[in-house]
Amino acid sequence: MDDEPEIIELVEFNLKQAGYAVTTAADGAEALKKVRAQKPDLIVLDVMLPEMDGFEICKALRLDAATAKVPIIMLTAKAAEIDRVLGLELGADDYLTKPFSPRELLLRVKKILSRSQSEEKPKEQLRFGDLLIDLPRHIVMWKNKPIEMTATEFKLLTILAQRAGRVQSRDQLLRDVWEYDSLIDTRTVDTHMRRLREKIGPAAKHLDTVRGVGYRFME
Amino acid sequence: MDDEPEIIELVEFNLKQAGYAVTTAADGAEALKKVRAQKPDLIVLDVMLPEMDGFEICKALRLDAATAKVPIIMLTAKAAEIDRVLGLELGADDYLTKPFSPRELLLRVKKILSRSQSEEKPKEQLRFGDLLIDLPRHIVMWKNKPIEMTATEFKLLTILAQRAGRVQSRDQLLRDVWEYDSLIDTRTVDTHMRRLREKIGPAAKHLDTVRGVGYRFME
DNA sequence: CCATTTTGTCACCCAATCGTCACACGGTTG
DNA sequence: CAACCGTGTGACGATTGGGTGACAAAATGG
Repeated sequence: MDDEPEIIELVEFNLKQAGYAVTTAADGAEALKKVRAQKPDLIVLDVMLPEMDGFEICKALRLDAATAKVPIIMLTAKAAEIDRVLGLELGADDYLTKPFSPRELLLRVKKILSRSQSEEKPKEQLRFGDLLIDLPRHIVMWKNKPIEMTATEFKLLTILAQRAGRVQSRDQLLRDVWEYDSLIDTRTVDTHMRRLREKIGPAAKHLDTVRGVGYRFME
Repeated sequence: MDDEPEIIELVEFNLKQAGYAVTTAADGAEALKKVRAQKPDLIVLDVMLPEMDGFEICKALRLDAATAKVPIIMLTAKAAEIDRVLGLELGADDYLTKPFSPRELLLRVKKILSRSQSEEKPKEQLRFGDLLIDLPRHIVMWKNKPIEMTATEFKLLTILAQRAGRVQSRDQLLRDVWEYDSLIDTRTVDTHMRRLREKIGPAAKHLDTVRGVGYRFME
């Protein structure tokens, strides 16, 4: 969101080139509305805007619990503003002074995004309806009843469940479950899938075979 | 403590705003002195300092028993230094790369402090049915009858019981019970598990073997 | 210094688990 | 419809992982 069309376009073009989904807004009111509606991963905000300026918007975003945690990169003209921008009052996450290079913009964006992503820890439990997979306990439950299975079966199920919805080829499964560039026959995967299906009984409905491609865990 | 007045002020201002009591130091020697005198809950330490650099200070703090356990957040300019900072050699608790936003700083501070506070003092007694493990007395009881066991067995049992439910691999157990990156054969764990099981008799039902993974204490 | 306890390693054994194969089955293709 | 391909299935031999007993080194304690 920005008041100068050129800058807005510059930012939009470069971020899209880099593979990010971008939405733009022409003024503060529109920006606030769109942020609330779309919950973006990151906001690039120019200080200079018609009506409400960037500072106002920033404050408003921080006050609303729904948007308080969305990272903000401020575009500012004056180095003198930096302290205020990054300070508590505004609480932006980073800033760029104009003029800035696209490379710089991308660097900041990347850094911020990787930062907030790396803070999520991998889940310890996976739940799909009546099926519960507890990784640290190494236990699988169906309707609160434990299901016995071997270490390999457990790992196979875990890998599939962690990538629920996505098909995994036999080769991928061999790499990820068996872990070495396996000398193992891909048909071995079939056998383990069979044993897994037998053991988890009714929960086997989650385990799809995708003919000619591989296997998939469906929620 | 920091060499750039702006950064020092930025950190100080924001932490005070957030309600923390802050003391600053201009160089390494002053920092060390103040830390020893005031025993702070947390240290924010810049790598770039006059005289002694942040790495030196960090090491010095870790070596002194009085300050070894104070959490440290390092401010560093280079991502390349991160490994070293967080690694064994220095043992910082977290880091921030410049430029960072105050919001980010506060997040880290909050996280570290809540960690060390909520780190409820490890329980002095663990009870599972008829089994009682008394840490400070170094005694294990089964139905109020003491069970003799060696130091290693006691520690093994303790570690497993403190993580009841969670599977511990042999390697983990070696690290946590034997404490050094052990030159010890992982099968040694088996032998100690056997001896432990023999001694605690009926309570051995708590000690599960998870084939291909490790051992687990079940409640 | 010696006796005793504790500890780490090893070799052996058995059952659980694994990888492979041959065959069966069902859908697809020509 | 027949040949083919990919997957399910049952069986089997090979491998592995962990329990166990024995033993020697190391630590402890008098």
